[in-house]
Amino acid sequence: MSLRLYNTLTRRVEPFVPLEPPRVTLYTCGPTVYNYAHIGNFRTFLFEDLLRRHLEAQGFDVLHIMNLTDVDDRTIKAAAAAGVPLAQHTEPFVRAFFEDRDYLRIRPAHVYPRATECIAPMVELVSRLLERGLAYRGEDGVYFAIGKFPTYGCLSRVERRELQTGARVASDEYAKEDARDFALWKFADPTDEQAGAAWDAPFGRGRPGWHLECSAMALQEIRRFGVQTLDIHAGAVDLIFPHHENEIAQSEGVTGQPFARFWLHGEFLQIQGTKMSKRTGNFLTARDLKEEGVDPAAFRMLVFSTHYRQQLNYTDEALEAAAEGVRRLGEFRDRLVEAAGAAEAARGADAGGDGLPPLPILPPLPPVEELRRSFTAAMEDDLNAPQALGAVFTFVRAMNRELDGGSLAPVQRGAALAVFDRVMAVLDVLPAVAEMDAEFRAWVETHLREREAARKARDFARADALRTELLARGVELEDGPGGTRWRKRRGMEGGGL
RNA sequence: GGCGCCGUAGCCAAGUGGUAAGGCAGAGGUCUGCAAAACCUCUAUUCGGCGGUUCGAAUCCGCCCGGCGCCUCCA
Repeated sequence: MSLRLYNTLTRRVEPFVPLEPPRVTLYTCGPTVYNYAHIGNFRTFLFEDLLRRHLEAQGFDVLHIMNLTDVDDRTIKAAAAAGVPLAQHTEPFVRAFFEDRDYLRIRPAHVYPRATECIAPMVELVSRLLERGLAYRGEDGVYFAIGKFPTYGCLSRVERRELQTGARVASDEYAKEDARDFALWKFADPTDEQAGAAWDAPFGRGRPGWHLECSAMALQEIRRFGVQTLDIHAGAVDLIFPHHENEIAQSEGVTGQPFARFWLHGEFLQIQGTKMSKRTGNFLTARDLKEEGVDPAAFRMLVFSTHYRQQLNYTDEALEAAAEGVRRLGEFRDRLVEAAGAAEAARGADAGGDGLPPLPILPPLPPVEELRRSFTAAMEDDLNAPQALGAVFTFVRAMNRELDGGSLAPVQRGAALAVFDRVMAVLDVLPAVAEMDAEFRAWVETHLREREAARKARDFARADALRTELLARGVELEDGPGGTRWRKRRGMEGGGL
């Protein structure tokens, strides 16, 4: 069994084999930095994060490229309206994007090419297309002539596209030879100049069209390997047409090679059953979640609970359910660590490390072997994360049962922890550690000692009062045979007494 | 009008020809001073509806009902 992925190009699930194993070149369409990215954007980025992590867990050597669109109609308009240079407007949103990415535990791409820093390769691409007769100069820009590119439409399968009757045939398209042609380069207008969004080019001063940057940057980044074909190009479904279709035309028009071998598209996230819309206020940003104290692991869990090719309806109830699952996993791991000996297994240790499981003195536990097998099988089946999660929870219940029985040998517990951590390295859905200062910690310890004394004296009223007081500050207790364990609930302030 | 997706328990959600994973919520129980956590048991004779194909269908086909997306710069 090996990885199989749904390829939009063929509309089939196919075995994934990179061009030159173990290297995988992965290009994912990044954000347009005109505003804060919303949770729909992040659903897509999370799906890509899962893909990346799974590939790496399988031993692939991934080069992950994600572009930043820092020049387009919206960024220019906003910069011009604010009377500031383009870069000054976009920079805060770039920083915000990286912060949100880190908050959601999305692994950074290896490179983040920015459109404004890749003008030269874009100009080069347009020149080549003009030379080949695939592009032409119009009145307001350079256009790609799709009529000259016979395979146009192969990705979206809308060959000989019929324009919707009476719609979208805007009056400003007079400059095109064919209404379906798309802009490669837009000649500079006063607004562009004002925002500093204009560059000289042999075919006329202007700025790149949206689709151009992805082709130029992707080809530029993989040139180091001497190839002109990406292994995987991913994005959300709305990009299939026209964005990715146009990228194919631009790139293959120049290279004559397939632009990408696998095209992966994630479905939309919806809120309250409908598409997010800024107009109706029906949208959320990652920062909104952060401000509400949402554990990033809960959001990841929510996202991975639905297959990436299914629409996901975001609701508060679903997020709470996901948060409960996350809590359960964290609880389980804490138990396992305690049982396995806390020293070498502190939270956050590199879960992908090797050397485990150690000497098989005892036969491997069936649940451990089962998780190893079923998790991988689920993920290899077109990243079936919901099914993989099912395998994880089945493992958790079985292992909790073993832990309750108390008859596990240390080596078995270590093996269980190793496998569990390996799985978590892919999903990364363990609860965030609640932040608290030393003062708070001391306050908790004092109360715990006091409660312990009260319990010894069988003054349960006093003990329960202390427990209530602790709970009010988000501290939950668990009395066990080995003493009282406590845990800080996330999202409740844990300092400044 | 064209292309496409979806409808599985109170909620979320896998499963796409062989007799319904998993999570959340709920009920009862074990453990506990009481809790909490964990575990055990229970909770869809049934997969939007109606037909058809088949030894066998949630899974394939047809029709209908309901929801959603894309169709030029929106992840």
